[in-house]
Parts: sequence; C-alpha cells; structure tokens
Amino acid sequence: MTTSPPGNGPGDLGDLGDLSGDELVRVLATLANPHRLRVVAALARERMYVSELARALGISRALLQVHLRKLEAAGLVTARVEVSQDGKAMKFYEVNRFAIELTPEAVEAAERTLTPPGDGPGGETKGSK
Amino acid sequence: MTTSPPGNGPGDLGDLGDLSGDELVRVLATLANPHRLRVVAALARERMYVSELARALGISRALLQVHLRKLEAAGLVTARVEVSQDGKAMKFYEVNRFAIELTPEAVEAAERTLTPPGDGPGGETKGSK
DNA sequence: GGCATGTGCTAACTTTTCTTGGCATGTGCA
DNA sequence: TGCACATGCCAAGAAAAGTTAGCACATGCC
Repeated sequence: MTTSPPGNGPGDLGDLGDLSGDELVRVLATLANPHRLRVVAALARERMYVSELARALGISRALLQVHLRKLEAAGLVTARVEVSQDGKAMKFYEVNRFAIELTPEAVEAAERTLTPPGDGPGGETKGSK
Repeated sequence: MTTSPPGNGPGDLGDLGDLSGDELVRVLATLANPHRLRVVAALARERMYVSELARALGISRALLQVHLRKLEAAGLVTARVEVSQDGKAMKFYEVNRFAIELTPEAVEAAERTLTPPGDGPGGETKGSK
C-alpha cells in the first residue's frame, strides 16, 4: 500500500501488515509522545539538522537526541550526515514514509504475532539467574 | 469513515481527523502495551466479562482492571454491567469501532492541535486558575 | 587565542507506568 | 454456614521513561 518502491531502506515501514505485534507496539509507543510527535511533524515539512530542530522546537539538544534515537530505532525517521560548505558536519533527519491503519481488526491481527507473555529478556524456564 | 451511525456513543472514536493531537497521543499510548493490545484483540473476537477475560489472558484481575480502565478512558472499549440469570453482576466489555490512520501527514495535522509545550497542569501563560 | 556553531556522551534525578498482594462486598448453592 | 465466583479499591515496591546539566571534540572566523 505504501508507495515505497522495491528498494526499501532498512528503516522503512510498510503497511501495518508488515509489522509484527512487537514492532507495532514499539512504533505506537514511540509516536505516543508530544515531543516526538512534534519532531515527526516538523520533519514531515522539511528535513533539518539536530541543532536547528532543537531550536525550532524549543528543547535542548540532549533531550532531542534521545527522542530522535527512539524515532530512528522505530524506523520512523532516518539520519544522514552531510558536511556543509564551511566544513561543519551536520546531521540531517528526515521522516520515512509510513502508513499504519489502526482498527480493532488490525490490532487483532497484530496480537497474533506478539511475543508470548513472559517470554521476554532472559527467558525463565531455565535458570538465567 | 467509521460506520458508526449518528447516535455515536460517548466513547466512540471516529476517524483520525476527529482526534485532537492530545487525544491521539493518549490513544497511541494506550495501545502501545502488549497487555492492552491483547485485551483489544480478545474483545474484538467476542465480548467478555472481567474475570473471564483475566483467565483468558492469564493475568490477575487487579492488573486487568487497570488496563481496562485505560482502554475505557481512551474510548477504545466500553463496559456494560449485566446481571446473569443466577443473580451475579457481570461487567462485560466490548471494543468500540475505531479507525486511525497513521502517516506523516496525519501526524503533522494532529501536531497542530497539540497542547503547546509547558502548557500542561499548572498553566502559566494565562491565568486559567 | 577566544568565541560561535556543529556533534556526541553519560551520570543522576524526577516522574510516570506497571504489577503484585491483600482485603472488602455481594449472590447462589450444597 | 462455608465455598465458589463476581466486583472493587488501595498501598507499595519495581521498572521504565523523560529531562537536565555538564563535559568533550571539531571547524570556521575575527
């Protein structure tokens, strides 16, 4: 559904069908934050480099970086380092196209691919501790 | 877009366009949890009462109740108390139909209706209190 | 050199969310 | 009466997320 051509980047998100339940949870959790929502909105209008974005949003670089990382980890944005004419290395970010449809049916489908409860980190059946 | 007829219940969610940025954040945050995703999925298949749902999901009632409350607060599910033939009061839950489309454009639109930064609880710029 | 701008990182604190466990109430039934 | 099952609420600890503050490094320019 998403118009992305065959050569999909590693961070590109296709339709909801492409996302496992766990990935969906991560994407939703990532988007469920005012700061990150603003970042996505700002980048949807035009790509920007970190400091520039921080100023535009009125937040510290440190804070912005944390959010940008989560957005990147969720595959919602992509970073690209470019060296400006005056030699400064700027890190530009841009949004990845994504289209997720959220409906009870979609949720039900995603749930089927969720990692079973208590099946997380260490695993418990064996003596991890 | 959602098929809900005019008489929409108070908890019904229409299209994304109907949600303010803040509401969207809440809905996403609510859905961004494995337990709650499972609850929605289970209820999408068939309505169930609390204890029954807890057994089906293999979690405690106390825990389930917390999640059900958030889901209800977000308008994703609705509770209905019914007295069974043997006099027991059962609280049935069912999912509300909702359809949210998540795309960079939709996010940008939602962002415009977000409560401005640092405009939360206390409120400082104006004298709301 | 000193200042401005760009980047990155981490330790530490605060706040929020998640989860558990216990306790209380009410009804039907053997 | 005592057991089974339904509901509700709350205190408290554990875990995760959000933020701040400070320091480090590089480059261009007056």
